[in-house]
Amino acid sequence: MSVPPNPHRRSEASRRAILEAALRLCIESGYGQLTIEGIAASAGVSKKTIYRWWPSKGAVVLEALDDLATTVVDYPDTGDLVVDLRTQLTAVIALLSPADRSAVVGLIAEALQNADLAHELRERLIAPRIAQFKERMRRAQLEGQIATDADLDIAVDLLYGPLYHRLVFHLGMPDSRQLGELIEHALRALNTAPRSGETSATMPPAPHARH
Amino acid sequence: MSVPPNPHRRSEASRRAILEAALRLCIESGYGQLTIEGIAASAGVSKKTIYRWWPSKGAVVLEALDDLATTVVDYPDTGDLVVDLRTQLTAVIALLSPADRSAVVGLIAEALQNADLAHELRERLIAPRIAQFKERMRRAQLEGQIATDADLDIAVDLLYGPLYHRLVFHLGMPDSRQLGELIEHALRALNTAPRSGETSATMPPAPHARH
Amino acid sequence: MSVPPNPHRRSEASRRAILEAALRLCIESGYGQLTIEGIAASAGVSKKTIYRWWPSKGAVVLEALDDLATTVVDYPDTGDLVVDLRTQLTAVIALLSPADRSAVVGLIAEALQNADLAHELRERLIAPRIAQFKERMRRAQLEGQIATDADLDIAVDLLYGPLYHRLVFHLGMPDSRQLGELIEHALRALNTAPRSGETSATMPPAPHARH
Amino acid sequence: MSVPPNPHRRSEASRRAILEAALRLCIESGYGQLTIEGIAASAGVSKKTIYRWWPSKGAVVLEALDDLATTVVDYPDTGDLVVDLRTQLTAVIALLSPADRSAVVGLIAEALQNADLAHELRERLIAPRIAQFKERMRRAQLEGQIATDADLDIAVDLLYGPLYHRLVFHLGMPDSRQLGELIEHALRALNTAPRSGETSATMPPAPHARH
DNA sequence: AAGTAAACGAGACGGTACGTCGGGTCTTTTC
DNA sequence: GAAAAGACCCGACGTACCGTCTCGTTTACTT
Repeated sequence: MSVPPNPHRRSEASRRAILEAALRLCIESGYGQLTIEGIAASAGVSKKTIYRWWPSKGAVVLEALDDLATTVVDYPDTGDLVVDLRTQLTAVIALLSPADRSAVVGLIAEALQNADLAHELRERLIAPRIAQFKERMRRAQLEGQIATDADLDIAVDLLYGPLYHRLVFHLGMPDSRQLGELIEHALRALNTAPRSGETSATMPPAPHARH
Repeated sequence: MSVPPNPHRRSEASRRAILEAALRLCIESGYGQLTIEGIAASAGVSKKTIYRWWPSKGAVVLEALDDLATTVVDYPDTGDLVVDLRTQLTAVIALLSPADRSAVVGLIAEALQNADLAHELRERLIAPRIAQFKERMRRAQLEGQIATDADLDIAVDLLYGPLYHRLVFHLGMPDSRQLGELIEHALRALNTAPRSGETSATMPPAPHARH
Repeated sequence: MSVPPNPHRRSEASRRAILEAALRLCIESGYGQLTIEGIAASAGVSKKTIYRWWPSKGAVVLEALDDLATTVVDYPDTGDLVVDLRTQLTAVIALLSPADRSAVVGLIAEALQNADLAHELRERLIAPRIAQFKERMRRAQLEGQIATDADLDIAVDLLYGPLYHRLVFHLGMPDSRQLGELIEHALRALNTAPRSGETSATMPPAPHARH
Repeated sequence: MSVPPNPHRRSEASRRAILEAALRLCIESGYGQLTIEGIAASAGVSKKTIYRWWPSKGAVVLEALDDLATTVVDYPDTGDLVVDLRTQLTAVIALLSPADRSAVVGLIAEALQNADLAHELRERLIAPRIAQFKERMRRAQLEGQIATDADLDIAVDLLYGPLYHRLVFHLGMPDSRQLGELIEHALRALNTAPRSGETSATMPPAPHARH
């Protein structure tokens, strides 16, 4: 239907102004107060220009975050996996706090109701980071820090899942001690997994509990 | 200034009509399309009546879900913990699917941006279910199915966390096999936890060193 | 349909409180800001009680004014017609000023759009005063101050009309000098009218104007 | 704060549709039933567009009437003043009848409670017509039909005043005979006025003393 | 004096319209 | 030909009063 505009003629200045305004307003007043009108006014840009290049305010914020993130370094690798996980999880927690000012949380909220945005969010921001995480875990496997056959998808679930459960229900982000225990539990679960083939559909032996 | 209305005079018929209309519309068109005007029209009720008793459309949906849930039974207890967890987690997954039609997901999205609603959501819907879950787990401890000193808060994190991480980033809900592995890993992590006092800040025993 | 309430059981205290509140609010904030809800709240009375006895807020204000007016004396009669007219017209002007605070002006505004109220207004407030005016004029005729065959309906038009023309278009109420000239012109018109029978459809001789 | 909109960009089509809808609805159902929402719906226009250009529904109707009136001709001048006055007064009466359907009456009612609207009404609709009337009277003075020193402000009072007194109290508009007598009385009052300097503060000459 | 029917205060209710906000589209003008 | 400026239609917002309608609670007339 609508012919996509020619990207060659795009004004880089406008693009930057829009992304910066979006982030600034988001931090100042929270994602919920963010409006296309507000971004346009604050960036000295016409609403049309925003609509020409982005499908929604979520897409603008996503791109703004993506721009920030491209400059971000790789997953930390000090050689000590526990330390690196703790560093990285702490960084994620920082991005999600405080919930009512965090651009990422706003994006998550909108993505929950907007499948297109969710797709973009996953592909551009999340998937690359999950890949980095798995790479780091694979290095840990090579170095014998975790089992070579540990299921890395489950590692993602166990390590990152708790943050989002706590986020969506405002259960409070884990403090340092809780974070340590989470990491410990997750790694132990990965390391004590039965060898492939011997999957027990029911229960692993409870090593200590009986009598 | 604004006096809270007198609950004795409240019309139960209107209350019911509103909650039913809210749920119906939510299922029909998705939480994102839900409006106070739409609920009022569909319930044959004036907007004022909704605003008189609820602070936001999220609060209406929350109460509607709460009403549904009060009739809901306890946490399943067949005696087999793994079976019960699987049953319960499957039920939760059903409540969250499909994401763009689920009232719960809509509520979560709004709660992410609305602290008051988040508070209500946690206290009225989530906390009671977490308590039920912990009770079930405690019974399992008494019956020797899991370690008596297993940390039940971490159990919540490990078992429920993954669902919400997958939900918010549209990573796909776990299928039956994945669910089994998640439960297995979580329980193993809880059962292999070091005895209190012997917390190792660094690493669980290497998997191969187990026997 | 609706049975009219029994006036014997009517609460005089409520009636008074309502009328006083109506007048007070009208003076404080203007007729335009007046609401049934406001009157009820201010009078410490239920809305139902107002609706039981009056059909509209205009009717309330009308009765309030009527109550005031019953205590008012007759048309002035000092023996000097011009003085009395000036006194009376000045009083009317006072009742209509300032336009945005005057209860009478508010009533007039509402009556313009509400035929029932207009009828009540005319019958209860205006007609009696017109009758008093005509009585006074008839006495003046008997005393030879104005022509015995002067048309008193036209006297009403000429003396009171100008006030309302000026009122509705905010042309400014006549000051003392203008008032004197208006009275003079009106009386002269009445006194110089051709005797009955000699009505000239066109023009009276212009006594002075020619050359 | 609120920047006035740029008139150059204004949509003439919307303006016309709004004014026409306003007049149409006013005639169909009366000014009292007129609402901004109704005008917007009937004109196929957004409420915002109305609020952007007019401060109140009265202002819309006023402009609609003004638009009509700009095409209206001058005060009639057949050479016979009495005929012309009768023609003009009859036209005014037509504009004010029936009171509950007349846009002008609705406007008057609102202007009584809204000083801004009253100001606009006077300046844009009434003052020009009063000026035209005075011009016609001045021509009559030049032609010797009325006294050269007749007070034209008082002429306005005597000729137009009665209509509005009768209007606001629903006393009934003058019929043809009454109209003739009013005109006759008014002209006689103007023509018999004492010469400047000989103002009698008290009484006009008694009628019988005339010749 | 007790019984009872009404008018009463309180205020919730279904409505209608208010005036505002932001979304997304469109046109006009400028660079 | 992209961009700024911003008017436009649209739909929902949350509020204010409307006039109606229960609720208990006085109040004042029966009996």
